[in-house]
Amino acid sequence: MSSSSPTGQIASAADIKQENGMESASEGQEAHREVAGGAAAGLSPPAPAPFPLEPGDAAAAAARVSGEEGAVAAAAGAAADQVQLHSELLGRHHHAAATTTAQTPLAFSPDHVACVCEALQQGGNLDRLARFLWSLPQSDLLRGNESLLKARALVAFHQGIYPELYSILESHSFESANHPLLQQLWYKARYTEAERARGRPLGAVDKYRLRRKFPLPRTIWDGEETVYCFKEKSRNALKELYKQNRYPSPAEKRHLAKITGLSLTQVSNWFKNRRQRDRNPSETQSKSESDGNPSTEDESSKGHEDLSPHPLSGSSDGVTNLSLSSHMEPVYMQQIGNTKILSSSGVLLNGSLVPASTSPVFLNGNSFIQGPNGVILNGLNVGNTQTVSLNPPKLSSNIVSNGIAMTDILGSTSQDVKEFKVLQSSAANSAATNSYSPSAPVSFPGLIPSTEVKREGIQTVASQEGGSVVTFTTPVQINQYGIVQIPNSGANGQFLNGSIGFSPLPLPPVSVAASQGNISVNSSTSDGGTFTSESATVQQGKVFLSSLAPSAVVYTVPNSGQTVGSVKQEGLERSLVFSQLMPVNQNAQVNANLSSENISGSGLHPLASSLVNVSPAHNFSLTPPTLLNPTELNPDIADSQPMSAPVANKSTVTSVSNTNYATLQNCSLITGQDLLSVPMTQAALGEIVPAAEDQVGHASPAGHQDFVREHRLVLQSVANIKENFLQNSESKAASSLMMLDSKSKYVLDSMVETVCEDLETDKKELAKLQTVQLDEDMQDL
DNA sequence: GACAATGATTTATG
DNA sequence: CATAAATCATTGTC
Repeated sequence: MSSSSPTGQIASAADIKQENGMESASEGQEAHREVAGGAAAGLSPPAPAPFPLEPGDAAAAAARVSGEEGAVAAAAGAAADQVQLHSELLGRHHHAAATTTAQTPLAFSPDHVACVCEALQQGGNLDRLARFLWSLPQSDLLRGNESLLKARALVAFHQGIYPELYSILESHSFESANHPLLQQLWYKARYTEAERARGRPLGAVDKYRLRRKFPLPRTIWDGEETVYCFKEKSRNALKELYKQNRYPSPAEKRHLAKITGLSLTQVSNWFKNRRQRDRNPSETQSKSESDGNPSTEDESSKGHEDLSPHPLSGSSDGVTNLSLSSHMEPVYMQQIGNTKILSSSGVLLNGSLVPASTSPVFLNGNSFIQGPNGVILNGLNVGNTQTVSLNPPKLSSNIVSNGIAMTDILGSTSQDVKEFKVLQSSAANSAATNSYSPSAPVSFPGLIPSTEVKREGIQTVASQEGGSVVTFTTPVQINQYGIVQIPNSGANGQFLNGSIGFSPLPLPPVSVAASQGNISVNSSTSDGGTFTSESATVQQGKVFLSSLAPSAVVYTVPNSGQTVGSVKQEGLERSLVFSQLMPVNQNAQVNANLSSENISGSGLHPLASSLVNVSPAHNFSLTPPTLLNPTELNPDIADSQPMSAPVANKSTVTSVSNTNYATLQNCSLITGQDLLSVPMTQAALGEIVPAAEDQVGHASPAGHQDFVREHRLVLQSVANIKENFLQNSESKAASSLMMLDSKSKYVLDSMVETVCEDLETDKKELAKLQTVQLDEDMQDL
């Protein structure tokens, strides 16, 4: 499986101009198609012309940036007004201007220059942009200015000075937000050069070969490998679900789209094609399928009677037994809502297929967080009473949970559902030994395949104050669909106080350490279980925790012992399933031991880090785990917005476990208008913020990046944290995730607000820019 | 350039 | 509107 730079999904040249506009071809398929049509649009390198600097340009542009009426008027006025404008601007931004003017005659601060560049780019006025750039002094201050570099690249492309374009693109590592545009420039320049040299238009194959010949420099490419335009991990995610269900429900498709970063259409097309090609092995596709995809090959050659269209969407409490393959381990599938429980040969970790033998921890399609002494699963802190040690190559045993996911226990060799006992645990007995262990692995052992969760020393599973405990002695696996697999778990389990407990069993006769762990699953109170028929069920000896994804969420009112409600989220995807959509940065993993104060002070500065793990350096006395009612988290949502109500904005998940961690997931999806400042007045779990799925789900490189998005992504760079959970190169996980200790909850709150403010500012600025640009355009006309 | 693999599209059907 | 089937277009390999 070779890799390549994202040669696909490159917007056409015609879109380059549009790139600066407002609309975006968000649909991956459109972008994909544009590859074909891209050349047709052609690039007409504009006639480069020496432009005498118009005195008013800079001022006008700056005025546009400033967006103030007076400034606009001044800019529109005569050159004499420039003096006033300059002084006005300088006075307004004296801090920046002061440093600037001290060294150079630069009239504007680098920020201003950047804004002017952006404004001119947005307006598509490359001639004017060229003049503006030409007028700028050779200032060191502007040397590393990305907006300026981008503008220079655009102008170089515009003027057909391709060597300079290449030089610019290769000399500076651009933000991912700028990648799509710059990638187009790169390719289009190559096309144009080749066309000129060849003297005839290029065909699609010619362009493709040029793309391969001139791969994108890493400065404008995140390095994420794609094959046939899809990232491998996305394809793995598709395959994984396909193995389970060839006919995913719309909700599942949306979920998958989010996970993979593909559009819903792409997901549907993929399943469509996959089914078709499975049906018609004669088309030579089955061969490759068998050859190249061992994880799914079996299905292709086996009968699919059992997989005939039987959409599971919306089905409730449906139990389906699937026998996908005579060779395969029988698959037992249970679906409640849209959550399926089954035993499969592999699990999916953040979109990456992981062999079952490694038993990775998978959190409902999303990131998995593991702290030094516990596991956070979709906002739930798990396993505070256990010590987690990392032994990568060994037999794995992973703690799995889905925040509110449903759990099923399966035998590894049969569909037999193991017997469990539902017991009532006494709150008094639930004296958890929650010693926070700072010395525990901080490098997210659970995020690594083949990790081992070892129980060390702690024999008694105790939850604090009614906290639920899941004890298991055998590997537990879970995938993104809320599947919990406990192979070889052939023994009794206990249902403790609304939670699940599996009594310790003789460890498998494996030399590996016992995979026994405790999962403090829920924060039920002493009242007992908090499961409802929808959120959790105990059926036929099977224990189901609450269903999580993608349709239902259960909130538990602390100390009430009752489930507040299961919330259907059909159509909204406001589940606790969140996926990383757009890898923004490298796969670096940063573990920072910071105090809350540090976090607060720095405002989560580790922009380049993929993951920020803030672990407290002290012990915590755990308070009872608590799941917050949406009302408690955000009365507005709970009161005025039924969870099922369509809300068009972005999803932000803030999960705060009461115990030690607060997790803020998908920070990249935070926007100014939609950002929810979560009052962390108490430990909370799984806050859900309305999501605008369509806007966040498309990370296609060809996705149109308009100015708005650009700004947004700049902000995302602060919060969009990508996590590489898997250490092997093949399984890369991308996730936006943060971990904070409980003390950071307020920090988190303030941080969110800060981001919100920034975004608000950004939006205002953008609005100004757009407004002024409009005026400018009108004036030009 | 041939050919296979794969994603996307079109058309027909229920 | 979802699906199947046929088909097209691009991507990837040789």
